[in-house]
Amino acid sequence: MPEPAVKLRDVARLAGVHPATASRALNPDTRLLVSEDTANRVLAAAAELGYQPNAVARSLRTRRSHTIGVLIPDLNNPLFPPIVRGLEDRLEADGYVALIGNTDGDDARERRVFEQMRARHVDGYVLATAHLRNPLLTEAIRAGVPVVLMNRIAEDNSLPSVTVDNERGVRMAVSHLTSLGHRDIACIAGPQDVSTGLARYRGFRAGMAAAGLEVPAHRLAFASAFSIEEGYRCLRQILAAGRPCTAVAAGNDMLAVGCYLALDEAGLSCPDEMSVVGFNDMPFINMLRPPLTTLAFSHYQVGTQAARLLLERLSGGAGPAKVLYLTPELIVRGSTAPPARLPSYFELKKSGRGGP
Amino acid sequence: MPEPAVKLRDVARLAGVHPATASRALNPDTRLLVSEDTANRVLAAAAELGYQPNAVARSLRTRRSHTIGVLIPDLNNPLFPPIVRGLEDRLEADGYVALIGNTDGDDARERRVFEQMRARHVDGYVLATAHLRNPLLTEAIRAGVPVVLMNRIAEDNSLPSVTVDNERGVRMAVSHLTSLGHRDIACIAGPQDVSTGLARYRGFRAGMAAAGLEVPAHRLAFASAFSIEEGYRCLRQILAAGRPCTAVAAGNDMLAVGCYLALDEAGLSCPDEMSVVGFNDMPFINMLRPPLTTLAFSHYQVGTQAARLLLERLSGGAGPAKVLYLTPELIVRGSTAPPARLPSYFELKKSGRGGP
DNA sequence: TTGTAGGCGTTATCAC
DNA sequence: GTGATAACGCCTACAA
Repeated sequence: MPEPAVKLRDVARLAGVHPATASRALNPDTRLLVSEDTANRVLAAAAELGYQPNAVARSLRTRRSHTIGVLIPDLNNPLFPPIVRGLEDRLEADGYVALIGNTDGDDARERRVFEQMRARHVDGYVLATAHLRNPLLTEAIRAGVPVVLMNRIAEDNSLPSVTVDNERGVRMAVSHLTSLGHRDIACIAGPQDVSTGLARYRGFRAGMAAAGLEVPAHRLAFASAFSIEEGYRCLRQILAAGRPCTAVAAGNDMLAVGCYLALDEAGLSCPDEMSVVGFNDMPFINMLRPPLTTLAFSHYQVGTQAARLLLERLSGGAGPAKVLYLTPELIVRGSTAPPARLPSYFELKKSGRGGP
Repeated sequence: MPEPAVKLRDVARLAGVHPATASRALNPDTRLLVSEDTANRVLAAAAELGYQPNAVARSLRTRRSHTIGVLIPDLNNPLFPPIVRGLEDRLEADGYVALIGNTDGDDARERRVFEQMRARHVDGYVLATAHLRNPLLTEAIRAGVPVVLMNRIAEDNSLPSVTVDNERGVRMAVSHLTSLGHRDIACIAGPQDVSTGLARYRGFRAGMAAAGLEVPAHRLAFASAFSIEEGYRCLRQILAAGRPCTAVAAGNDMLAVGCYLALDEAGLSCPDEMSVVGFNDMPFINMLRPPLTTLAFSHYQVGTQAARLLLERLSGGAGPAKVLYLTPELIVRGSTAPPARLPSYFELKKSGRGGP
């Protein structure tokens, strides 16, 4: 036998006032419209009855759902849980809740989830999935719903966004490798239609150029997704070219993990025969053998800052879109070392003595 | 300039019918009340205008929010993302969305999140946090809101639940270890106030008893949480007792990872000097060195089944609570091996020749 | 088969 | 400062 919920009416009756007055007393913004005495009576009555405002009715009236739609590629990517936690924790502080939608990188699914959220009248969106050109963006904006980008930026910086300084991060990675003595450095770049993939690739080229090093095509591979499988495929491809390299900069940690698999398969040891550097400092990546050298930043903070930017918009903040860049930090672990003096895998292979 | 949303009224006008008729035509359950011809006209009009029913208004009227509250300890625990994905995917198929709340094992926070969800009129709860005795349970039930337990069971099996067969799993683990030749097996048990921790500990005792082995107190430690830190602390404690053991069964993979750290610190190699077995087969646990032997089950399926159980209740299904046990599968990887013939760490230590 | 009317619980806009 | 009233968008007896 479910207990009947207590409503505003009941509180008002107990306090001996009209529901409208009770509403005013209960709402922080309008409390000053009501005499302190009445306000206290109402508050007391509400407390006594354990009154909880009906958020649904309130939403219908105020046209604000206090709900945010969050689109991410896949919660299973360890990068996202901490980001989502940051987002939720910050939103909660302002009475908002997040609706999480996974798109699996599938446009159709993304659209479905987006519509689903629109039907639920979310007050804003946080998108971690945006391709550089994404119809959803223009659509949301046309509907007057605030949008913040996370881990992504818009081509023209027209949207509030939070991201790590990807370009700078990869330059740091390259500089780390060159200072160890590496000159033949391969690159596994992420998808070039998302800003992260693009910026990191640009950082790689810039870092190499600054060191006066070439980037021959056979040391370059483009992953079609930030996945372990693609990392594996790409490094295999580079190894198959049969030209020597002593280090590889991966577009993110998942790709780097794929590199580990390819190296295992090829019988190459990391870091002795091949250094690997990733990006993101994903949870648990420090537990691998060898622990991965990578670029760290506060994932949690990406979430909290994105929430902050959105809340700013929701409370009427206008003005040009802010684009926040977090500073990456190079975490040197066991996957990078000076290049071996020994004849490299590739030379052994040429002389027919080794390799798979 | 936000576009005005299109409402039922607009669809009705375009189709030349009354809003009530349009409502009936649009709602699958009532479509048969309307002539096929009108229904088609309405559907066409809705499509043309891109009509999306206002979920908020609908909720207020029908008193169903099509929203489910999901309480988990922490999304950062890699066990949960796949479970949550399963849950969300299954719920989505029936038009429900999940509100995820992290409790961080904190009762006050759990209550806050729970109330927050109640205010939003969630239609049901899925709890992965429930302690054996939890006031929230009785409260939700009294309010007439369906509850399903996930990865947990109620003391008296009074609530629908989905869980892996924990006891059986640990018995399998122990049997694996004994068949390798281990006899001196330590146990790091999880918290005993959650069903998971309790059932696995029971499984351990049952497995040992079946093998005719003793469980001396110095080979037993109770973790206060399923965390890496606690796993580390507990194995240190067991090692400090200075009595030989050749294998350890950890209450879950996080605890097992903590064991890895303690072993590293003690200069003990796994599996040569100490076998370790976990529970859960968490994502990425197979990438550790050595890859962890553990008990696997489909996390995703825990989510989908919990969703199924809840949806059953929501659509009026009554009857006794179903308790679903998934079958665990032992995944033998590199962290377990026969006990070394060599003098063990402990003996070396006693004779003063080794150890940290 | 379709139209009418009322209400879900709250808040905004009037009066007083 | 407080009360009355209407409306948010939809659904559903009930009437026709």
